[in-house]
Amino acid sequence: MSLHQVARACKALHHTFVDRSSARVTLKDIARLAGVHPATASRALDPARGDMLTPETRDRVRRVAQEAGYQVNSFARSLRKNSSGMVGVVVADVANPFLPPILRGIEQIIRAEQKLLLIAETHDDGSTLLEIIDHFVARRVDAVILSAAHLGDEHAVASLAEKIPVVLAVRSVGSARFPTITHDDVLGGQLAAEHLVSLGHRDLAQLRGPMDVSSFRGREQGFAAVMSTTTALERFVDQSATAPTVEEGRRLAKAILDTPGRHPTAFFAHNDLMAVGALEALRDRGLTCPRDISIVGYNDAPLSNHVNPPLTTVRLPSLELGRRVATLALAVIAGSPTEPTIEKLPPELVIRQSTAAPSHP
Amino acid sequence: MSLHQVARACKALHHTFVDRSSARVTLKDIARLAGVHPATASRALDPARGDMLTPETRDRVRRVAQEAGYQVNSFARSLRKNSSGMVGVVVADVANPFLPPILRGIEQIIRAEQKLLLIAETHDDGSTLLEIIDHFVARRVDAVILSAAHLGDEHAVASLAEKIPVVLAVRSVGSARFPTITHDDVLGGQLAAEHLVSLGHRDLAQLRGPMDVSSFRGREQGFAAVMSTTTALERFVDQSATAPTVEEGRRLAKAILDTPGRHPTAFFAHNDLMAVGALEALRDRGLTCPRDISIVGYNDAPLSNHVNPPLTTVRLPSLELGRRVATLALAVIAGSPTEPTIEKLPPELVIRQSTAAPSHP
DNA sequence: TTGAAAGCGCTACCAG
DNA sequence: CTGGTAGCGCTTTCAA
Repeated sequence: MSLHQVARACKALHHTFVDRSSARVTLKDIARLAGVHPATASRALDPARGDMLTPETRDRVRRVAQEAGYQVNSFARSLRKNSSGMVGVVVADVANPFLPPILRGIEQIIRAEQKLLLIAETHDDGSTLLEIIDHFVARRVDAVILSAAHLGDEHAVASLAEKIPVVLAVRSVGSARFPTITHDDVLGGQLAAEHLVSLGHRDLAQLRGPMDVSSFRGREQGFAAVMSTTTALERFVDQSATAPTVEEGRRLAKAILDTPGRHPTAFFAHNDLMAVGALEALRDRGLTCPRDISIVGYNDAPLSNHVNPPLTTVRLPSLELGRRVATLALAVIAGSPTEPTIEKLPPELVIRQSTAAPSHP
Repeated sequence: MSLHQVARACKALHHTFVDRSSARVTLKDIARLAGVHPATASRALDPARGDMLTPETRDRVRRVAQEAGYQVNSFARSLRKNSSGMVGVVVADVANPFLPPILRGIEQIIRAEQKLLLIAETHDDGSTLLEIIDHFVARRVDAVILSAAHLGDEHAVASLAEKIPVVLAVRSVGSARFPTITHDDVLGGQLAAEHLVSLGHRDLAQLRGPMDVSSFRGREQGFAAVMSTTTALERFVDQSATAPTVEEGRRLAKAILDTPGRHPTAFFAHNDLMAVGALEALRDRGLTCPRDISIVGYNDAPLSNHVNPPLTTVRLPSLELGRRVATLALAVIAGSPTEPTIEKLPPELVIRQSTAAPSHP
């Protein structure tokens, strides 16, 4: 096979090769085609200022632009207006099943405003967060929705907030210095505790998520608050999960079950994945849920009603949270007076089959 | 309370109010501070061209920039370079549990290149796809990774590909006109069928996902291909799911179970959520899995090993797919010869407890 | 109502 | 190796 033939074969293979170097249609082109000045064309194409023109001119320009397939060059526009039309969202972990409804809520609102979403993931790593913030600042996003804050991040957030409007979602930084919308995790923890106590449990333990995250901290406190007002006893557990995963839930539960003496009759896992891990730990020891130990999860994750047994859990209004936080972000962008307050959305207890009265009271 | 007092109260409330209007440091500022021409400063700050300068000048500029907290204005840079440094990802549905590993894989590669990810969701709606494409084109993303294609979208993709490099992920458009990386769904369907047949099943049915999506179509064909080479019989089912959800799986399974006569002894659900729906349908009729009916799922979704019974399923190398597809996108951006081929990643059968030999052979 | 001109901040090119 | 110059495509004064 000659070189020539090879070349031909290659070319045939690449029959979809396209030349993308063709210059695109610019505003000037449209102006020329419509016989007006670029400035006029610009006005005609801006819905907000289209009525400064003769309807006639305006429509002509628009028609021409339409036919020519004109699209603004967003770089030029952004450079001029110094605003990108993008909203940055920072999450800890896309794989966390409680995120999608939040993202969807945010997206619904943001897209309705013709803005675009820039999503980045920190993996709960502080230096990654800093990097992402840098990127967002460099790209001049109109606002940042931050749902990956840790309790120590106040300083980083403050320095970001100097440059870009910031709204905190899901997790607060502790103080109420920034506009924040979270779930009411203290209430969530209370709900879980009250449910278990009213079932008759007197010896309970928490499987705690990372304690440097406000949402887990809130759950812990709500739960503990109820404990302290009843005759029930919360087991002292000195560990908490490094990440809210199945593995960590299993590890924590195992540690408790390995402790000599009677084990608690109920667990409050700080999320459903950890609850599932606890379920595994029980099974490993031949224990049954809820007969031997009751378990309450958190989040009402997608398949939590299909695990064995279906999980009693705390359901969060995440879609609503996403919508509100996006709306708030838009308000902040628009420069409306932003009171730096924390708004808390109430969760709801969903009782299924992983909780029951203790069998050895 | 006087107006004045109100104003003061308000001000106190807004103590975190910040003035973000302060002009930012520009390249010109840095140049002046370092006593060089802006063009020189530009070179000094570009790692690729930094060695055109005296190390001395370069370092001085860099130090000044560092101290002044200089950040390039990405609009200006993009306008000049006509490239945004962003990669757009189009997905059907962020909530789909098989997506996170793919997104993570993509992100790993893309972030290593200092590019940013723009993520948008179609909800499997054609006009939304068009809108998103428009946005991406307007924003001049460097490339688009499209994992939400339908079998009819060839035209839309082609017109996008004229303007921006496109890489197809997960779902092909049918033909191999574009560089594409998918899972090998035909093989996946085969694996499921062979497993069931070797267990002794002779009367099987598929719970099909949307048939205008290549990945479901592939599963169907792989499964059917095995059926036709054995004595096993595939039930004719004229419906397929409108979306691969628990509800649709339940509906489809119910329709089959409602058909008079003996029911099949095994289902192949086109994904795990549908398999869980089928599980519900069985339970509704007092049937047990796998005793009465075996079920194979698809995807190995997060909690599928924790449902009751744990699901036999097909596991996909999604992280790897994400990484490859991102690498491919980068190659296409770099203008490397892109053979428009389909690459298929092999899945793996995971046998758990939702499948067993039929009890009434 | 429309046109002219300026400039957003950066980089590519050409001279020196 | 460095400086000057021009211009990316758009919007926004200001004048007419």
